[in-house]
This record gives sequence, C-alpha cells and structure tokens, in this order.
Amino acid sequence: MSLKFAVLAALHEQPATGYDLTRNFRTRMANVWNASHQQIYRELAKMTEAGLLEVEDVPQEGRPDRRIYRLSEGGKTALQVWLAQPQKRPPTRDPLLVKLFGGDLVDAASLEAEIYRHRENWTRELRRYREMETEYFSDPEQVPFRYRLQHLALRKGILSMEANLAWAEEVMAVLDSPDGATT
Amino acid sequence: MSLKFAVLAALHEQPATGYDLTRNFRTRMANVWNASHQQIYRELAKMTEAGLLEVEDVPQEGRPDRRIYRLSEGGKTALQVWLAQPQKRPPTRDPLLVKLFGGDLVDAASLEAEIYRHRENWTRELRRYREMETEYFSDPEQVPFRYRLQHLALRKGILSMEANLAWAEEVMAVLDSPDGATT
DNA sequence: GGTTTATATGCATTTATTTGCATAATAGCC
DNA sequence: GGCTATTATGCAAATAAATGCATATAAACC
Repeated sequence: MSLKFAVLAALHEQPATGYDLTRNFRTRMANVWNASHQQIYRELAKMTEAGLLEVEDVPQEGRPDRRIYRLSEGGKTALQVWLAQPQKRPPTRDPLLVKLFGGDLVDAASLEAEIYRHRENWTRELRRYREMETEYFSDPEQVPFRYRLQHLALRKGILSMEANLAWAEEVMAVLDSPDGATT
Repeated sequence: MSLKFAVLAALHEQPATGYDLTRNFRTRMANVWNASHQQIYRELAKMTEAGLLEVEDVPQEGRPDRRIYRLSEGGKTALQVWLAQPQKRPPTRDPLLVKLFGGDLVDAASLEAEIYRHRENWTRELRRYREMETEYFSDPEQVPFRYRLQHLALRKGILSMEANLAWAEEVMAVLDSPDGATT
C-alpha cells in the first residue's frame, strides 16, 4: 500500500523518471523503502491513471524517451493526508533468525560463514551511509528543517547497521566459544 | 516463501497446533517472523497436503478439536536443506521513515506525537525481551547449544530495540531544538 | 446480564511483492 | 568481437501477505 506514498514523497521533493526513482530507492532511500524497477514503473502508471501524477515526455536520441513524473494537486493532497496518519511499524521477517530456531539441524560452520557474509554487507552499507552523512549533512546547524528530517532517516540506517554489527560480534563469540559447536 | 520454513523450524522444536504457533509467532518469535493466524492455518493445510507435516487430532469437549502438527521425515529433510542455503536479508520498508521525506508537508507536532507512540511500543517490547532473557537465558554457560542460538535471536531483538530507542532520542532532540519546527 | 479475552479453527478476497522475460542503444573493458 | 554495465522502459505470471468474514464455547470481569 505505501510504495505509493514512498513514490509521492520522493516526487514531492523533486520530479523524476522511473529510472531516477529506482536509483534513489537503491541509494538515498535504501534504508527507507525497497522497490524493484518493475514495481516502480507499474506504480507510476497506476498513479498517473488515478490522477495523482502528471507526466512530461522528454524525447531522447537513441534511447527511450524520459518520462518525467511530478505530483498533481491531487497527489500533493493525497500525500498530505497520508502524512498526517499514524503509521504501523513494519513487520519483522528475518530468514537468518529463523535459522537459529533450526536446533540440532543447524550446521555451526555454515552458520558462521553466513554471519560473515551478512557482516560484510552490513559493513559496506554502514560505510555508504557514513559517506552520505559526511557529504550531505556534515554541518547540521546549516541544514534546513526538511533535510534534517532526511538526515534523521539516514541516522536510523546508521544506528541499525551498527546494532547489526554489534550483534554479529556476539554471534561470533558464541560460535567460536570452546563448546560452541557441540552440546 | 519462508513462512513455510519458519513453521518447519518451530514444529521441529516441538509439535504444536495452529493456535500454539500463532502464540509463539507473537511472543517468542516476535522479532523473528510475523504471521497472522489465517496465514498460519492456510500454510499448515498446504504443508500437510504436500507431505511435510503429519497431523494428529485430539478431540476436546465444547471447543474445536486440537490439531497437532509435527514434522514428517520429508519435512525434516526440507528444513535441513533450507537451513544449509544462504539467505537474503529482509528488505527494508518503513512508513515512518517515508514520512521524513515529506519535506514541507510534514507537521512537526504530529510527527513528534508519532515518534512518542513508537517509542512507547519499542520500550514495551524491549522490556518483554529482557524479561524473556532473564527467564530463559540467565546463565548462558548452562544452556545447551540450540538454545544459545535462540538466545542469539532474542539478542538481535534486544539490540534492535535499543537502537530504535537511541534513534528516537535523536529525533526528539532535533524536533525540540529551537529551530526544529521552522525553516 | 453484557462485554471482553481466550481457546480453536478456517475460507475468500484483495493487495503487494517477486521473478522472469523483453526491447534497444551506447560506452567501456579484455 | 564478445561481455558487462548504464540508460530507459515495461508486461506477465507466480508467490506472499493483509484484511474481512465466520463459527463456537468458556471463563473472567464489571
């Protein structure tokens, strides 16, 4: 339901093409909302149909035209209404944690390898977030309110990744303890 | 796809009814996998159909019979195979963070109220997790390996909630700063 | 006496997400 | 010359999840 509103929020900040949005969702909004390009294009078509967006076609040579989407008045209102509503927290569904309930069927060595892999991903992501923080938000006093809110969204990503990494250390400690692989 | 495996893992630990599973998913496994009772009952039926589970009906007076499910040999194998495969991390989709991209359409006061509400939920959940930790895992050295893994799953919940709460403090600080509501 | 909570199960519909496939040009790498 | 990445768009099918509805008893609460 709310890919719709993630798209509205992104387009409210700045008109964009499906391609631009796809990039934004993968980078700046990576810790906010995940969506594939297929999902985004379909959603854009549906929302335009519903009158929430306006399209402007910009012809290009040698590649498909850019279709730039921006909020219509209706889209802006819809976003505003949604923003005023309380939101539910996202449900937790983590396959990695499911594994930990596998009991005696879990192979400690392959589990360790997987934690390793996850830790690398988390480290990379944390590094990216920190780079973004230095690049865009290094002087919080100088940043206008709406960008301070975006900074807060990024902060959530940073704190989450730090927590993930701290957890990975705990897991390693248990798996590497002398009796870790037995009992 | 992997509600299936969450169910297999839960039933591998101990045979249970749909009702039991629903309770477990809401309590012990709250930070692992979310599922409604409707989802669970449907999945149990499908998995039984597919030969992954065995059912035993236990008649009761005055209320519907308990249908106790347990892993079949095939179910055990399926779980084992799944456990050995690397898992993707869950996608991030957080409506609360989407709000922070609403820019000038965001009302600081209602945002603050919402953070407040979330903070209360997180606090409650963290308390529950800590109680579970004291109750079941207070002496890690005495706990057998498979329960130490479950403890690690719980630890993830605890660290995540702590991170959420730390983040809430940061948000409050920004919203309460003298120029927080303006610019 | 009425309401809520817990026990216990499920079907049907709608909405959301994932995955696979498809097109088409340009630029860089080996 | 072939492979991969980037820009740019999308359709179709399959899978998963959320939501609404439905039944039935018992015990606790007010």
